[in-house]
Amino acid sequence: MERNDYSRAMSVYYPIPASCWSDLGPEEKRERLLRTAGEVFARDGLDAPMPVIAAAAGAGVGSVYRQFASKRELVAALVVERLEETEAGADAALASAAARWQALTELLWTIAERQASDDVLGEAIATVSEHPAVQAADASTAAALERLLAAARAEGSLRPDATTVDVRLLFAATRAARQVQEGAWRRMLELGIDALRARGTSSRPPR
Amino acid sequence: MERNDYSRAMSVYYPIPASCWSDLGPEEKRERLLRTAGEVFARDGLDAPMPVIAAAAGAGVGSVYRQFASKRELVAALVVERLEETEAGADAALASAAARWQALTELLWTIAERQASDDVLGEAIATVSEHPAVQAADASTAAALERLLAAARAEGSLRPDATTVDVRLLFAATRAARQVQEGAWRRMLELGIDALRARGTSSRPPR
DNA sequence: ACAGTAGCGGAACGCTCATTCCGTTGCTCG
DNA sequence: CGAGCAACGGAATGAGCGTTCCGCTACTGT
Repeated sequence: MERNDYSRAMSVYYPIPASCWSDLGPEEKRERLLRTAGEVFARDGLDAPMPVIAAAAGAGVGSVYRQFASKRELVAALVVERLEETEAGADAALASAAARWQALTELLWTIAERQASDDVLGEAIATVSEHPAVQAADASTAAALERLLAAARAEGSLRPDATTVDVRLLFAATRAARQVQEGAWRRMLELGIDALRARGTSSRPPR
Repeated sequence: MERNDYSRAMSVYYPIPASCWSDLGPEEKRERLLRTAGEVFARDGLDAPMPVIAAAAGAGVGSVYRQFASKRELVAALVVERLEETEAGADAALASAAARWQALTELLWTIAERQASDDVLGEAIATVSEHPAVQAADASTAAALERLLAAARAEGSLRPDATTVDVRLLFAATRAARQVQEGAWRRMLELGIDALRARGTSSRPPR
């Protein structure tokens, strides 16, 4: 009966922004948009319509498009932000006093935990992987991870043939685990970390 | 300049069905549709428009809807088919003369290989997981897998706490691996099988 | 106080589907 | 041979969504 406005999607409760959109500075607008978009995407998936995101941020679509040229740009910005957080985490882990292996596993748990509650990277990263800014952030993040891995390898705690690709695989896997069962990402991560730990044997494809 | 027909999507080459659609029996129609849909989905993703699937099968949309009430039903039928193949594979593995562990790993490699080249289950299963027929097939498949796992456990080659959920996780993981890197599913599977092998230690979440 | 303007929000546009509908085709039976 | 019917295929319909556009608001500077 309801006509095609976004009332259904909007009917779910979103904390209404306290301050009026137009009272914000340019940087604040961008940040609010990014944060809100992250929440909406996490809740409704990447398909969430722009008008819903705009409304959740207390703005009109026009205002959103004044900050981001397209939905794709918005998603890319979000992805870059998350990648940078990951990179910062990797740097911090490397700088920490703890054993490399422990710093590494703690980082993995932290990131996976965050992914589990607020996953944008999941579908998003595939959508915008061509985007220059994303590729740059991605490369930079990989480099930071590699430094951490190298340290753990040197320590002898990491499986010698482990690479940053394995870490990405692990994140992809924990993400995918959500489709199998709520909370299964924990088990997945346990198994994955287990597999990354230094040890003698390695399975090979049969034949 | 081309107007909005499906010419772009259809321009990619699809082997044109040799026999005329109307010459087929009802069962053949269904099978052809299922097979074609699988190919198209594998190539273009689950978003492939119904008219494209219809054309690839050498039929009109109307004829497709005469076999499957909706796209959802078509996808569900496809998923059920794949699940049944998996189940058959598990049964065969259990019946084989080989050691349980080897039969299990070979099954895993076989299924993952197939997934890699022709993945429908990936996004599809999430879309139709509510579908009764899918749930039934899914439960049945899980049971068959569990029988195989039990045998491997009894043999002592499987990590004692491994369950069918772990196997699903592994499939979800190899599927997700594709997003990380072409061919990375092999590495993922190696790591996963490694993690499932019987052994003493197990990692725990820190703190 | 007032013309000028930067920024706002959301209606309207154009496009892509899933799904429906119906004129057409070709076979069957009387 | 012709009416009746089952199945066909693809045009037409309806809905959702990204993006654009424009009338309106609320300041700014003179």
